Amino acid sequence: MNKVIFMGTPEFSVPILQALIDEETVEVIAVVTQPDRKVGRKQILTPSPVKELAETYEIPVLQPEKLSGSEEMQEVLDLAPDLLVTAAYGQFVPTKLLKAPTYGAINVHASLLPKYRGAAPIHYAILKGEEKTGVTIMYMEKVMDAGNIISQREIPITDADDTGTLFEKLSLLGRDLLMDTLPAIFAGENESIVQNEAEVSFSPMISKEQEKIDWDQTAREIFNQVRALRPAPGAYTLLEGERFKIWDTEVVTETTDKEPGTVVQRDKEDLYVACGAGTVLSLKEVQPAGKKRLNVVNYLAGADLEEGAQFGE
RNA sequence: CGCGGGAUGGAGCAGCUGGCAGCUCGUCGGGCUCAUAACCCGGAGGUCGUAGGUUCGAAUCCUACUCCCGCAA
Repeated sequence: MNKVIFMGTPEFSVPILQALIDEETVEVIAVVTQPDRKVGRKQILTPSPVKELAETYEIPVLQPEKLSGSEEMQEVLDLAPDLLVTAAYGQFVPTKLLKAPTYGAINVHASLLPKYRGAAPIHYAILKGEEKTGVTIMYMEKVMDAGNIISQREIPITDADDTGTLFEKLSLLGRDLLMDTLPAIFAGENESIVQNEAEVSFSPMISKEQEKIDWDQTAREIFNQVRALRPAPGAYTLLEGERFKIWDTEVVTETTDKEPGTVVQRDKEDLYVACGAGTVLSLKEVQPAGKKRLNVVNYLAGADLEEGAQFGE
C-alpha cells in the first residue's frame, strides 16, 4: 500500500479523492484542506467538500490557515507519505513538503499546461474563447503550476459549456487520468517533460471588476464572459443604476449601428442589446437586483423596459 | 444585531397619499386563415406571505414572524 496524502478543497477535488480512497494500492493517510469558511448571507461556517468526504471515511483532516511553517506541515512530514496528490487545494505548498515524499508531489491541474497556470484555469479557458481544454498531471515545483508534465488529456469546449459543466467534466477527466497515471508513478516508470516557457499563460483569480460587462466587447466576447462566470458569481451590468445580472445569452446574426449597451429590440419574447463592432446579443436569462433569476420571457412580461434603453449605467 | 430589495390568479409585474383587485404572458373556449406558436372575441383562475392591531372600511397604515433575493464578507 502506498501512503498518500491528499490536498484539495472544492467540489472539483472530491471525485479525485474518492477515487484514491477506492484505489486498492493506495491508502489515504491524511487530507489537507482549507479551513472552514463562513458562507452565504447567514455566514454559516461551512466545511469544504473535501473535508466532508474525508470525514465520512474517518480520514484525519488538517486545515492550516497557512501551511508554510505550521504544525500541520510538520504533521504531514511526520506521516512520511509516499506521494502527495493535490487538486485545487488553493494554497501555496512549501518546497520542503514537495520534496519529502518518496514519489514526490503531483498536482491535477484543470488546464492544458503550460496554458492557464494559476487559480482559475477553467474560467479563463471559457473567457478566452478556447475551443478545447483539459487536465494535466504534473510534478509540483516552487513556482505555481510550473512543474514537469507527466500526462495530459483534453476535451472540446462547446457553446453549451459553462464553468459549471466544465468543472464537472474536468474533475472526472482528472480523476480518470490520475488513476491511469498512478501505476507508472508508483513503479517509477513514468516520464515527464519540461513545460514550454514560450507558451505559458496565466489565469489569476477572477476579480470583481471582471464580473462587470463592458458592452464595447463583441457579442461573442460577452457571451463567453457570461458563461465563464456561471454558475457563480455571474456577470452583471447596470440598468437605471441598479445591478442587473445576465445569466444566459445568445449571439444573434443581426447587426446594429447603435451605441453598445443600447436595447435595439424588445418584444414579447426577445431582448436584443447592441455590443461592440455592431454585433448584437440576445439576453435569455436575467436577474434584476433583489429578484430571482428569470427567463427573459418572464422578465419582459412585467418589465418597464423599452427599445433605446441603455445598459451599463 | 452588517447594508438593501421583495412576497398580489399558473409566471412576471402594477396598485401602497385607505373605498368594486388591474396589466403582460400562459391556460381554456370560440372566430379568422390553406395554415399557425400570428391575429380577433370571450371565459376560468386571487382568503393580496403568516399572525395580530388601527379603522365604518386595509393589498394599501402599525407591530411581530416566516420565506426569497441583491450587496458586503
